[in-house]
Amino acid sequence: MEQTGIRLTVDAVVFGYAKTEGVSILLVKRKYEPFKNTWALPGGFVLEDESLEQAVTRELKEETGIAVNYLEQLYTFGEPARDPRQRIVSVAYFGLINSSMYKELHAGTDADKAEWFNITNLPHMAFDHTAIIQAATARLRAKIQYQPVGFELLDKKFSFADLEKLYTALLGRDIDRRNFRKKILSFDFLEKLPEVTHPEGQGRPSNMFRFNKKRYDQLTKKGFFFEI
Amino acid sequence: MEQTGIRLTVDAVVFGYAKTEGVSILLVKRKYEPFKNTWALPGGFVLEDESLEQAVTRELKEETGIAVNYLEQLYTFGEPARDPRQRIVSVAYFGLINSSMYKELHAGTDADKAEWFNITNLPHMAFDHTAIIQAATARLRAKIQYQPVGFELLDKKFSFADLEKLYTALLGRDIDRRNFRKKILSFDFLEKLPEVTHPEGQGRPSNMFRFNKKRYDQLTKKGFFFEI
DNA sequence: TCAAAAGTGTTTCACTTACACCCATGA
DNA sequence: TCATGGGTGTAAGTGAAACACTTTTGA
Repeated sequence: MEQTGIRLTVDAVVFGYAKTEGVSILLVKRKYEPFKNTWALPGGFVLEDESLEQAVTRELKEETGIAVNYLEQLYTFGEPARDPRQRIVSVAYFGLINSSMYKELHAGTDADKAEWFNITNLPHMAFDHTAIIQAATARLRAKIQYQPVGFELLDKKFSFADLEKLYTALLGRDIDRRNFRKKILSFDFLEKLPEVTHPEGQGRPSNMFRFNKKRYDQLTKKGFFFEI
Repeated sequence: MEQTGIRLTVDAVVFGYAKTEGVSILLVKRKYEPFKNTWALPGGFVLEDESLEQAVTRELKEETGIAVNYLEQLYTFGEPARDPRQRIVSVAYFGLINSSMYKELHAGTDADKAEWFNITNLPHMAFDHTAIIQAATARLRAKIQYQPVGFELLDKKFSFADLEKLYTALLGRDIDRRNFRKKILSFDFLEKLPEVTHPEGQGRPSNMFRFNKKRYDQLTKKGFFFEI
């Protein structure tokens, strides 16, 4: 009936997005055994006086320098053999950061330790982290269809083209531009920014929009249900 | 950086259903401090060589004598202050048992230790178990709309009236009998049992049906998506 | 024969889907 | 003026919702 050696960790699957590079996940290279020098999810042991969320946030900061702007619990992985040395149970979290922070890491100093990997091109990974990432990716794909999480991945100001590309990348299928715009606008939680357009390369400039979270929260309280 | 005293438990929110009594949750009365003699979710410490699922199953058997026929992980609760004595992180599970097993417990011998409580009439509970139950109830309500979990709560053979009552109870709103039947039958995973009807009290006997899980699994593989 | 519960179809409406051309800009 | 990408409306089809009477049994 006794329990002695189970130790508790948290791991974070943080998604980032850039137009040019698509959807990526933040990984760190392990410095210690087991799996020394193998890529792994950022994470670590939970301290005795901090909450699980605090632990994830702290570890992310320590290991990658990044602060997410969305975080939710994903799943707890606890198979006895998932760590070859000792019994470790890990509470996995699911995080999103917006496009501008994504860029910051790329310009950061820890680039040899933490790196972004496109979700279609992940390295071999430590522990059961491949399975954790699969679970997180499935969650993201599901979530984007019924919660406005996409906006967390974009910059504050974005064009419909940006949004459309993101959804195309996440859903893995094409979207009808007209229907998509019609639907999103009908929700009435996007603000069209006045006269702010955005030339880029070539072509007609696009209107910029902003996600109005307050408006969204009001709507959900009234029973509104977002769905792509 | 050290972690010493965090201990890991599992807790189970098991739902049962009976036509007469509605949706209930299985609780046990605690024998020891803290919260001695207070109602709590069945659960306990995870042993070092067992998986989390095994731990829940074992604890349920030990404390209530019951075996669930559906079990999934719900959420991990880990606020530092959730246990007044020590740091305990608990992985909560969500379980369903069918109507016949529900009756068994009522006829069992452990009735003073384990008991069913209607979800609309729960006692004061130990730890943060009220919050865990809230999360589980929300999950059940959501889940029943896009996964055929309702059948786990009913007997193997059931009538459309049973199914309809269950959904009415879970969703908390009335259902149009014709539309409901039309929709469920259109999924084509219910077997109409030959000539088996079921008089009860008064009124026209009803056809009995059975959930064909194999058929359902086939359909989901083909991309079918259940939705009420 | 009456009360109680089960079984059954059709119409309306809303939402989703499909689809092609013009507009604004930089090169 | 051309190439590039942004912006826009309508028609057809599909699925959801609303709705009331008949059937079968026990009392």
